[in-house]
Amino acid sequence: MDNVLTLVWFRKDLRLSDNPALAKAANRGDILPVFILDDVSQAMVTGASAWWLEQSLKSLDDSLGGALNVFCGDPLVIINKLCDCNNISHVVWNRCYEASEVTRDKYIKSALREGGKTVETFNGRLLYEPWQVLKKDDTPYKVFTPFYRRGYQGVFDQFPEPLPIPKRLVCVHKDSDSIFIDELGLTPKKTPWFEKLESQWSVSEKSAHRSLASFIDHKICNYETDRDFPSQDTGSHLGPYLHWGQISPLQVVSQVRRQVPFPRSESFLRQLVWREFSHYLLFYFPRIAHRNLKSEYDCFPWGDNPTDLTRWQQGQTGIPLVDAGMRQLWQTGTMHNRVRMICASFLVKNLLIHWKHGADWFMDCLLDADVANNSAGWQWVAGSGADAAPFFRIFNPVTQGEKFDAHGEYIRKYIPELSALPEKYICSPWLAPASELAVAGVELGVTYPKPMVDLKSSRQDALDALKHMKQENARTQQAE
DNA sequence: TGAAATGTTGGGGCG
DNA sequence: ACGCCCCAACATTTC
Repeated sequence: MDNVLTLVWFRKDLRLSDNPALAKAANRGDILPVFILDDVSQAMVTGASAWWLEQSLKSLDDSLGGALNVFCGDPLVIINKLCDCNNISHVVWNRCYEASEVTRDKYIKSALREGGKTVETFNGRLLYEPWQVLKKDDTPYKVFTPFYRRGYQGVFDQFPEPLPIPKRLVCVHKDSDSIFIDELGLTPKKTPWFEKLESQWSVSEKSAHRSLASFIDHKICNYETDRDFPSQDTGSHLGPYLHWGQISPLQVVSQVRRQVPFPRSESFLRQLVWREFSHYLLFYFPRIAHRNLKSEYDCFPWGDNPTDLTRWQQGQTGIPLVDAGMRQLWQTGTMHNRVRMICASFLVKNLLIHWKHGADWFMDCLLDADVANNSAGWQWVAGSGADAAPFFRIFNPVTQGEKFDAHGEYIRKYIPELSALPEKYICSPWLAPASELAVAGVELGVTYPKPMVDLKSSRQDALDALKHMKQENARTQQAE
């Protein structure tokens, strides 16, 4: 067999197994593995996510025997130079789907081809690519359920088997211009925050598979019923691994269907399809990252009160369940899914702050920060998305706490200053008699804030704002 | 993948 | 036994 050197451009597919681009290259001969931090990717890695990326790169570099070439700059210039210096005519990568990535990749692909290179790109990130799932009239789905039925429900056993790690994987010597991963400046300072993350997460392809295995062994069977209770650790923790591609969705599906009889696995796999749907929406409607998908929400009177925003970010709203969620986010780089909805609802509806501010904060703090999932999630809560929750569904964080954190375990864990309160008042300390507060060592406004808004009246304000928005829209429509 | 307001029903206490 | 009221438990409607 000929041995032809191929350049593999790694992006959000930082793994060796089930990596179609890598498999193709390895099949042709030796490989030159490359990671490039460019303007497009840099704009998308902030905060916690940058820390994860740095760990991912180190782990990938290890798996490649230290051969990963790392650069910072313009990918076209760098790839061209690498091709020239190493006499490479073949470049491969796995596709990304965010608008700026698509634009960049299209440009680079055509430029490389004009320069006489062969470029091949693959799907290593989604079960189906966006253009593979369309309605009968060839337009994209905007509603989850029909999307789910069309391509996924009941046919999880029809996806192909994921690719193994290439049997022969030989990297050429490292390019002399390659910099060290640390030099990318992803985590400029060794802060206590990063150290905290380090103690909680192991970032590698192996760890991703360990997480999946443990989830399948212990949690997936009761996922549907348990997943709503934030005090229990019922999640798969696969979010950040999926984002950076330490594991592929195809590998998840394959492993799940091998070990879990179908009806039991449905509710989890459905979540994986929400991830697909988010990527799909972002591909067809790139504006969801920044603007309301439903334009009638453009005149919703959302504000950006910086003081309120800060209190929300810091978990000092005085509403225990919201504060617990926001503190979990800050301390762990993740937040329980139901609590995400509750915290988001509180910001957008009770505080009337634009979802974009919440989305930005989540992008900064979440280890699984992902533009597709994040913007789809926020627009879902805000009511402005494609298949969104109606705006008038306003979560009551007290009721939600009583339903899903009945003993207050989750709240106590993240708000130690309330931990001695009896469960009757843990979700609403402002209703506790002074004597109970005193016994628990709580002084409202001192040891823990008073609620920054009244839940009942702020809810009414939100509904009034919605009414206002509808009137505005009716008026402009009439004017047209 | 809500919550509150409003409507309906039915059991039990009571005169 | 009967009507009446109260109210909890659901059900329906509305935002």
